[in-house]
Amino acid sequence: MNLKELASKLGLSPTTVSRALNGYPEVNEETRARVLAAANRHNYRPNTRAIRLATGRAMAIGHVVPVSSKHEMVNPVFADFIAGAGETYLRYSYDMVLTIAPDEGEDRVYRDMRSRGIVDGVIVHGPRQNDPRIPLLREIGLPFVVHGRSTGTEEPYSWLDVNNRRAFQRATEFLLDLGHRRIALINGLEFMDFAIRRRTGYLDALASRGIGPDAALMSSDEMTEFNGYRAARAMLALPEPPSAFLASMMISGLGVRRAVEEMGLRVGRDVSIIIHDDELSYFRNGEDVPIYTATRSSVREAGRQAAEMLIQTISTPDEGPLQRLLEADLIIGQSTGPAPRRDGATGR
Amino acid sequence: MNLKELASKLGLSPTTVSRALNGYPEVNEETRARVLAAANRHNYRPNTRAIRLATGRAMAIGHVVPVSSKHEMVNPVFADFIAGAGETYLRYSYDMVLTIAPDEGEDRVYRDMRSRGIVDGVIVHGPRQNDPRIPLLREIGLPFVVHGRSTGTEEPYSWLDVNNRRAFQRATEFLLDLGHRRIALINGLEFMDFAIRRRTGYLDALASRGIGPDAALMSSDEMTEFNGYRAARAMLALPEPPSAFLASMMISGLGVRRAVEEMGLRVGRDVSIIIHDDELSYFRNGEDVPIYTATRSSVREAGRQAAEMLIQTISTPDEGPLQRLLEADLIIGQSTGPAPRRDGATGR
DNA sequence: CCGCGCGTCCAAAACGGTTTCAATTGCCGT
DNA sequence: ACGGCAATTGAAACCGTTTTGGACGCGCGG
Repeated sequence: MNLKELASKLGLSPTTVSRALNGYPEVNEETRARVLAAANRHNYRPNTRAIRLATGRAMAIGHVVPVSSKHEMVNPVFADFIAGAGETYLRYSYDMVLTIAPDEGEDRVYRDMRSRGIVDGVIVHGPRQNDPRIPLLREIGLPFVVHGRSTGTEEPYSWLDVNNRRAFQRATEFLLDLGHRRIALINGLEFMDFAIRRRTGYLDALASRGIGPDAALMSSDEMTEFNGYRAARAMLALPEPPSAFLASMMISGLGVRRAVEEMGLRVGRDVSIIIHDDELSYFRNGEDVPIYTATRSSVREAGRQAAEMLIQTISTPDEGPLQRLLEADLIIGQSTGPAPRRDGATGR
Repeated sequence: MNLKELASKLGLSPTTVSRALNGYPEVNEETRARVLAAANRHNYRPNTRAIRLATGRAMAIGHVVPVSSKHEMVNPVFADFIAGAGETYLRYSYDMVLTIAPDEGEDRVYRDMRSRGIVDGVIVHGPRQNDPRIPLLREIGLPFVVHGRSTGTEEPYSWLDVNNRRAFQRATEFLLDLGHRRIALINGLEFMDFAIRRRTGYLDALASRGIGPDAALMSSDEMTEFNGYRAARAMLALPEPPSAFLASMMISGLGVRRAVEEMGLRVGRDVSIIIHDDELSYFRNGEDVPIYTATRSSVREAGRQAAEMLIQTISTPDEGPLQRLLEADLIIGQSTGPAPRRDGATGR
């Protein structure tokens, strides 16, 4: 059932039927009702391909992820973000098109998307320092919203981010207040912008108490369970091991825990752990009582909001860029406690 | 730059240019070369919206996931499967459109996809017993490939699955051979087809050694770290605790490990664990030496292959359904060992 | 009574490709 | 010289919508 058929069944022109369905004011309310009823009865669905050609809009948003997992992309965070964004698209009846980009030619992918007219805008995932995608997208004129920010990019652009610096600063201060002095950071790859910001927050907090950075207590890698385990294991074997860990992700935190317990130490008593909790659906931080003390911010909610921002950017292209900074909560769980007494150092 | 402009620039008709670009045989090779060169020079990209309308094909595959995470969908397995499928789409230049379906009206989503002509086929994720989506899709005539199978569905349909029954049967036998007699199963939700099959394999292996099912040793829930932890914890507190666990997913396995170590027991010595390893990019099972003994099958590869099967189904609609059963490897890691001696029971 | 604006509706032209059908040319065999 | 056929090209229809530019009738003010 297409528009023409429906129209002739009603004894109307396609024009009028189209207008009636799309809520244009110049059609008689009575005819509109008739049209609506008929459309419903024959359950007419306009052909999206035709709409897209006629209107020039794709009614779709693109998400591009690099093939190789080295880019922190094919990960649970991404899945939950997508789920959140998808909820928004559902409400606004946009489609989401996901593209895997070959590692080298990522810019070709964006250019093609633009010229083939497949999407109206894109979400930029996993921004890095001076991310080249931002000037590129601006140049080709494809609307976008960045999930995160890109340090070093001068021109303003639309983004939605968590205040990573502040979150990690607060977490570090919390540990310092508990008397910890040797605090380790298990970070993500530090060409990723969020990882840079988290490290900055961590270092700032230490510095404000007169503690300098110690490279041996800072690791930076893909945030897998295994890498968390390995890094923690190595640090715990140091002559002066850390009494507390800051892990950039729930999953690394699991690895840290494994290392701690494997050495016969007890989490929350001998060693404290704070994680960043993205509230991933598959990694709930306990039920009512949180297992880990954590900086918490729902990435699914971030997905919802980023998608909304993008849709708004698309519909009002002349407005300036939209920017939104979410604050993370610091929630207290069972994985932290006062620093254990050690020779020369006392808890306060 | 569109076709008409390019054609007039070349002094040719749109027809010929179109044919030249699409490799039709009836165009002079010399002109084809000219056209190709010009297209390249002006980097002409045909407008996808127009192609889709003209050809009636969407050149896109749909993946539908329910909103609520209760359905085992927004999970790392899904993310990796998608990544694999996306690689295939890239090669065949298909697009992937991801749709979040509201919990109630999932069938409306499929019907709409069909009548709006947005995709040429869909991958069915997370099939259950007698999954209603299979007859639905057949009815509306939308090509599909199921990732997994649906017990109870009579008519043949296309699917790609791992031999879950066999995998869990072998894993259970392996534990039995090590002398374990109290073996626990930490399964996924048992309305999911894969979970049913895994339990069957587990029970078959036990039965073949004359061991009956013990409900206290079988749990079935969403496969999160916390649920794995909770179930294992409860089982280890039984008067006759299990000496071995079979976990349906890497993540549950992490929870089991946490419970085991929290009770002061040692994995691989006091308690054995076998997991199912989907080779998730974010949960590598160790580097060279696997941490967990595991039944292993790459879900990313499954995604690649399922996508290929679907594309083939679409291009040759009259062929019968395609079916492919992948076998899982049983790999030996550090998490299993002979059953510890206990009163009355001896390892063999 | 005329002209004008308003409320409704429609025919036809986009949108940017593909595909059908027909036309032109040159060559071959007879 | 001519019919036939292959090779190459093009004009126009088509895909299913939206949108532009009227058309028509009616009531109303002048």
